[in-house]
Order: sequence, then C-alpha cells, then structure tokens
Amino acid sequence: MLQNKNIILSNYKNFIEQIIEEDLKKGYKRDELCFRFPPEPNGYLHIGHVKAITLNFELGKQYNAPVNLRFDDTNPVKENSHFVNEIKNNIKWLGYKWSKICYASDYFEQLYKWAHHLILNDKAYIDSQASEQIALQKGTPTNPGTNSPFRNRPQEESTRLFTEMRDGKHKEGSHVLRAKIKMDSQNMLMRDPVMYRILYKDHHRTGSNWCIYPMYDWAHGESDYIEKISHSLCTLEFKPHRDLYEWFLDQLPKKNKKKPKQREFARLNMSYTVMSKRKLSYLIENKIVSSWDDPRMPTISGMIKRGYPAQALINFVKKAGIAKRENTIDVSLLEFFVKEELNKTCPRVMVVTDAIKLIIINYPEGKHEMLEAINNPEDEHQGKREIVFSRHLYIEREDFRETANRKFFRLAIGKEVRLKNAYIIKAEKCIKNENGDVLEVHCTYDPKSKSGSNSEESQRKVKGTIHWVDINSSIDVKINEYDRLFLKEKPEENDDLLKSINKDSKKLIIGKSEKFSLSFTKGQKVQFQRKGYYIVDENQHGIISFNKTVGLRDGWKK
RNA sequence: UGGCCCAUGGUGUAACUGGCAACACGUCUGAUUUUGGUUCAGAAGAGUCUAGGUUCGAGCCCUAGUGGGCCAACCA
Repeated sequence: MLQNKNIILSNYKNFIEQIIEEDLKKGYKRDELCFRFPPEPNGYLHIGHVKAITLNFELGKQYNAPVNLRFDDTNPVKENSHFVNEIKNNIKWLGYKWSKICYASDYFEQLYKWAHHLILNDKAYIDSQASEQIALQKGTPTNPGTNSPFRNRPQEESTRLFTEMRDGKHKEGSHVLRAKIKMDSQNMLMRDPVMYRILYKDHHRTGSNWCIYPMYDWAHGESDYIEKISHSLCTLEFKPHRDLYEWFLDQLPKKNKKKPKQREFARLNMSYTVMSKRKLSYLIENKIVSSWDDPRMPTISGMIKRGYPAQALINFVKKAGIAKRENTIDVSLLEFFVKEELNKTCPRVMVVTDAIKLIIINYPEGKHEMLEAINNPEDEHQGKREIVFSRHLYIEREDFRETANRKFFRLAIGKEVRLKNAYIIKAEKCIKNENGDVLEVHCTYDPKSKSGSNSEESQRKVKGTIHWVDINSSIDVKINEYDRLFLKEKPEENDDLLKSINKDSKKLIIGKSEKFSLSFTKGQKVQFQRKGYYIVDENQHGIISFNKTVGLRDGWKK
C-alpha cells in the first residue's frame, strides 16, 4: 500500500503541543486533558474553522482526551438552531466525533448565581447609564477611562436591580451588570467590562426563560471551567481577552479545580478568498453567490458541494500548521491536497465540453463496436467498462488545429493522434462555416492500432492522446464550471469587494458524455479525463449535472 | 503620547531549546506514460527585517529601531 508521504508528519510539536507537554511534565495528568470547539451558531463554518476543529480533535486523539462541541450561544439576536444543525453536520462530515455536546445556555443559571456572588464580593455592579455614556467613559487605548457614577452603588442595590432585571422589570438598555476591575487599565477589556445586558429576545434553546444574557467574556471561561477544559484554544485576536478570562475565573467561589488555560494561535487566511462572516454574507446579499453553500464559498457546506473531500481539508490544515504569525496560504496548496485525494479515488470518464464533430471516413457507416476502458488506472479494483465507437464522434474543439507548431501534440491536418482507448487517427481535412469556425474534422483511422489488441500497431506511439465520445450514444450533461471568486490575491485588503470579484466564476455549459455518467449518483466524484475533477450535483430522470471541483494540472505551455 | 503579539526561500511551516537553515506547495529540467494527469529522478531559489550586544559560535539569548497585526460592540 502506498502511504501518502505528506501525511507522515514528522514528530515535531507545534507550540500548543509544546505547552501541553510542558504542563504534563509539571504535574498535569493525562486524564485531566480536555479540549473543546466552541462555535457561535450564527453562521456557517468555513475552512478557517476546519483549522480549529482539526487542532482540537486531533489533540483529543493524540492524548486520548475528550473534545466537547460547545455552542457559544449567548446572543439570541444572531443565533438559531438551523446553524446548530449545520455545524453538527459539518463536523460529522469531517469525520470527527465529539465527546459531549454542550451549550453555553446550559450554564445560564450557574452563571447567574456566580454573577450574584461577584456582586456580593464587590466585584460587580449595576450600571444604569446609556451604552453611549459607558462607551465614552471607557477612554481610548492611550487615555485612561473614568469611573461610572454607579461604580460604588451599594451591593444590596445592585443585587436587587440585578434580580429585577432577570425578572423582566426593566427595559432593554436601562441597566447592565459590569465587572468592577480597573478603569485605567492598559487593557481596554479590563475597564469594567459588561457582564450582562437586558435582551427581550427568545433564545433558540431557552425560549423566553431569560431576558438577561451573559456576554462572551463572562460566559466563555466559566463554561470551560464547568466542563473542565484544560486547554482553551482560540485565535489571536482573543489574546487581550486572556487577562479578563483569568480574572473572572479567579473571582469564582473556590473549588478544588484547575483553571483552564487560554492559548491563542493565528487564524487561517487563504489567497483569493474572504473569510469574515460579514464579507461572506455580503456576497450572498448582493447575489454574487447563491447561498452559504454555493460551491464557490469557502464554507464547509460550499466545499462539500464543490466536491472537496474531507480528508483533503484535514490534510491541508494540518500541513498549514499552527503558529502565531499572520499568514496567507496559497489556495493552490488546498487544491493540491484535493487533487491528491481525488486522483486516488475517482473513476475516469470521457466528457467533451466544447464539441466538434469528427468523422472517420474509412469507418463503415452504421457500424459500431464496443471498446474497453479502464475506470481508474490508480486503482484496478474499480474495474473496466465498455464504450461505444463508431464513424461519428465528438472531440474537444481545442484539440484540433488546422496547422500545428511543434508544441501542439494534438490533432492537426496530416498529423496523427490516438483516440483514448481506441484507434490512432489522422486528420485529412476540415469543414468550416462562413465565419471560419471548424464544424467537422474528417479523418482516417488505422484499424490495426486498436487499443488493447496485441498487434504491433496497437503499441505504436504517437505524441498525443485525446478524449472523445460517440455521437449517437452520448448523453448531454450539465456542467457548472467554477473558477475562483476573486481576481485579487488578497481581496480582504480591498474594502470595495465588488472590484475584485471575478465575474466569470460560474459558467453553465452542456457537455457530451459517454453513458458511463448515467451510473453516477449524487455526490459521486469523478475525473473528466484530461479536464479535471467533477462531482455529481444532481442525477434525476436521466438529467445529470456536475459541479467542477478543480482542474487537472496543465503542463502545456502555449 | 499606550499596551500586547509577530517577523525564516514566492507561500506556509520546521530547525531536537546556541553548533555550517529543513519539509511541503509552487517553479524549472529529465525519464516514464494510450490523460500535456499520475509516478520517478534531479535542479534553482532564503543566509533568517535592520543595527548593536553576549558567546569560541546566534535564526534561536539581550537592547534599540523598523515593519505588520490586535485592543476603545450592551458581538463572539
């Protein structure tokens, strides 16, 4: 069995693994390790999330530790159960199994009690100012903030107000619960951050039970603590939150539990791609793509429809590695892993995407014969199939030229080429319309050169081999040809996204395919020989449509 | 006028904690090939942002500078 040498990862440890190893040496027990993947169910997962998913779940495998899937659902305004389901399905599709499924909303009651505990300990207070006012008092990174006039509100009063807030006795925006930390901290997040706000909004799980909701910082570390997460991994922009994360943990009633450790790694960026939720939804709103699962989207759902194999995504993010520096990985690396996976597994099929007629003038009219074709030269278990050959065929328009230079290996007048799995032919003449477009090519074939026969002629080498289909037995197939969505390598840099959009990223064409395509069911990934990889998008009532996954490497220098 | 993080071939990640910079993608040769695919063999390409310092020795340590990122949502 050939092992993929790219997957044999060397035994170096990334900096997260090094931290874990270090902790293990310092007394952390292996069975105390626990990880989590904590998405907010407010949108679709994308390739960036695959990095976080793979990081956590592979760590779980490596250390035989549990990995929880936890929905960070503290903002009912944006979240819903549709996203929850989509996220679950995406993770399953990647092949990972979570140990527990959790929701921050499961902890609302506990969080609420702990919040009272903070108030009692003079670590939190109810602020009754407008949000604009609070923002103003925050100061700036270079100027300290100022204390709220409510900062020294008596504990009893804060306790009463907080209880009333929870009981629905106050309007949205009238009060918030704030942590009492330090208004002149260098870290903006430590300037008395908001812990709770009033929101009269139904929650996808708790319904109308609550009208106050905890903020991220107050909920996240505490959720980690409750689930006994040992290492809480997130992306770099959360680095400044670490101080707060630890401060909150320190305020909890003492228990004999270890504090989870937040550590940050760089998010994944990809060339010719945007990743932010805002920009992705912009593409949808402006009808540049059809939806979150449009095959051109970098979402997992999009990539599924595009035909990217799960293993390719995982190999890709593993190879991209875990580090702390800003990066933009070339999409070609992703495409490499996609092609690598597909090459091993896909059956080959001959499909002509831009057809011209080829007439074999010395092949009898009305006759046809069956030829044999290997389904996948990389995997003999996929067997063989039969294809129809006759006098009237289709070939690819770009595979014929009247005259050819030395670099053109394909069909030209007076030149020979092999028809894949069939005979060697020689072009004699072509017929054109008044515009000069080639309508049909007339050629002769060499009957002794038939593929697979043992004659010397069948072994004859010619420079080129082209694909073809028999006109009479061919079927029409719909093909969505996809190209990259952006022309610019770093579309994120341009605020005007529209300017960098590739207007031709999707083209619908009708191709001519051998009958083999009829046997493919939805989701089947195939290679159109000499063209690229495609996935069956639909196959109903004999109407079959494909999405292009990625093209084959093209070594031809024109 | 602030704080924190980062800086290695075109891209991404390494360099066993100081010992003549490696791997993958990409690029370029050549071989094989009934896919200009795959496979195989090989090559070019960085002297590690800059300037100092410590050291027999620095990509790794120290100092300063430069460049980039993040931080002022009742978002996560």
